[in-house]
Amino acid sequence: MAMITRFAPSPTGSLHVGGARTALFAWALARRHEGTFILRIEDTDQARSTPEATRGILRDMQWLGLDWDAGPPAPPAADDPAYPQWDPYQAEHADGRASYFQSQRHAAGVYAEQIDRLLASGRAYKCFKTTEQLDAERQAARKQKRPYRYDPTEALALTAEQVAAYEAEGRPHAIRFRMPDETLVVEDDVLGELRFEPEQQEDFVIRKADGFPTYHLAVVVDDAAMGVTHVVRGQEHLNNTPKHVALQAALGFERPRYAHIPLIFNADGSKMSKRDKAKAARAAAKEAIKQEGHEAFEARILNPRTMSMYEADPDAESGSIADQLDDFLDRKNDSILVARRIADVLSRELPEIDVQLPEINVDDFRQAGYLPEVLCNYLALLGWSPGEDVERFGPDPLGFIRDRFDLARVGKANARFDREKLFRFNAEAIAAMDAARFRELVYHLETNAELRGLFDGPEDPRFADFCEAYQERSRTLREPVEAGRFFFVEDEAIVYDEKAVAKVLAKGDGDGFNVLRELREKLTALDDFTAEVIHSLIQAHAEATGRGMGKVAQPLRVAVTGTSVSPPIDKTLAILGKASVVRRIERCLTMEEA
RNA sequence: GUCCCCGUCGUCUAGCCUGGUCCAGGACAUCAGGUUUUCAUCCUGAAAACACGGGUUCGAAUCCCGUCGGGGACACCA
Repeated sequence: MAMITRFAPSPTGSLHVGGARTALFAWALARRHEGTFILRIEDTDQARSTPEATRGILRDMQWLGLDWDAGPPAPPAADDPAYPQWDPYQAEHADGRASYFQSQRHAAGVYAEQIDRLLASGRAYKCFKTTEQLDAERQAARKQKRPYRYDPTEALALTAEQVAAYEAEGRPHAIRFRMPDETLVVEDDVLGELRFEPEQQEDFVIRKADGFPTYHLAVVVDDAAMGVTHVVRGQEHLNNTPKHVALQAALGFERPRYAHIPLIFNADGSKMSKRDKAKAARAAAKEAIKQEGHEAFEARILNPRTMSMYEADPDAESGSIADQLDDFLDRKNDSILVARRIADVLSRELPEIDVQLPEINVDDFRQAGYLPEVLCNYLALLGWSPGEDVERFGPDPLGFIRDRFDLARVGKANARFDREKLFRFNAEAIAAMDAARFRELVYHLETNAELRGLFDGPEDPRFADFCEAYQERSRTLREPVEAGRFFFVEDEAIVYDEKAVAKVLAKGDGDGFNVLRELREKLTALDDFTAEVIHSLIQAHAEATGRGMGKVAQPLRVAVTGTSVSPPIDKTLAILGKASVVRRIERCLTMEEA
């Protein structure tokens, strides 16, 4: 049987490193077994899904090198002028049934069909309880400290006539699935045998009042329709598994194999998710309420004078802010805006609550100048190991993973994301890559836009010299631009670092300035302004004047760069060119009086 | 709170299934030296873990039980 895996993100934001790793594992599993890898967009949440997020996710997948055999069309290259307008939905099939967007599949009636079957067989029923009613029941249960479980008796007692009458009135309703009264056993490829007891299951919603299927129904229907044989997903879905296998059984679908992979956390231990931020903010709020009382706290949060940021946020959800805050504190929503608001208000008292911490997503690493293959290599190490102390997967990590990946070697414990290690791996990969590729990548990195105004292209000889100087000392593709900015600015615009000037030039009766004066003449007289010639000149001068190399190189470095850090001084001068070097030295010398 | 999952150096992990070869190996970080005109590299070395308590066994990181700790889920979100 051919293996079919899928990655099914919900387009409510950027692709997260945790999601990327799930995608990587699902991809690797399919590739390893010469199977099929599907990408499906789970956009049944009308309110939160956006086409921009979908486009971003597709782009991130593409950038990582995780190619999909079936799914939405690949977006155009990011620097293609068509990219910003490119609409993933427009480009999709006209035939909704063949679509890999759940919203389109829904429009084509794919889910309604299955829901009708469940209704007809009595495995599903209509429930007219409103969200408010359910919330009240939940709260009551919580007050009495007993666990809440949806009680189906009321809905089940409704006669066909009553249901018809309610519907005629236009009363909204959800459709719920009747969970079977039996223990469900699932053999998980990572965790082993899992047992789910019926007492802890409840009849869950499969169709929302807005007519859209819930995630549970859609996932089961689509996985079956697409022939998915192996579901690889995060452990946060573990408790959804009984729902899914019960649904599969009721619909007569074959049950796929499941592999629940461990979660990735931020290095400080906080989960990299909205929920975590919400949790932190909630804890902070609780603390504040304890101290100042609920009303005072609420008043501060809702203070209209300081609410502008909140209201200006385009993501602000509808509904009054006070209601949202209450819901938030009751753990009924995880609004990131509310969390942020709480953090802002409490920041002075509770600086450790850092809900502003940016989401750690794939896009951040691309923009920061990380290599996709390095990210894949590192991500694979979080929860999987090829064994034999192998950590660096060579020049083609994806190929390595494709050849070696095995669910049996996936760990069960959660992992923390270690930026330091990723950083180190990135540095090594940059050091090891060939010069032409380095030029190409640095030149075209989206965030290095300023380079493209300065040089004609990656093969511009001046740019090539610059890259040659920076490759071995760069750990990201951004570093050359950050560290080498002095190369591009006007000679008059060099900003001199006070500490560097004090330490290198002014110290020791201004001997650094002496060096500059001495060398200005010699450098001006130089015809062949190449690194080699400059090097021998400096060396000879150091020897002749009895100074160490540092005593000569550092003053020059400060004079031409403004700082005490640069590539080797001979190369630095050669790249800058004689005219610039002389001008900068002269300008620097005018500081001596000051 | 209820249910579920997990628990080897600070972090990621190898080893665990098939007990002895493990006074536990590797990597990142840390610390100490060294190379280098600065930076970034590079080299050498050090410190650093089987959560705890019971069992089983001649012998347990490895098997069993309990405790503690961490995490997840408990929505008409996915």
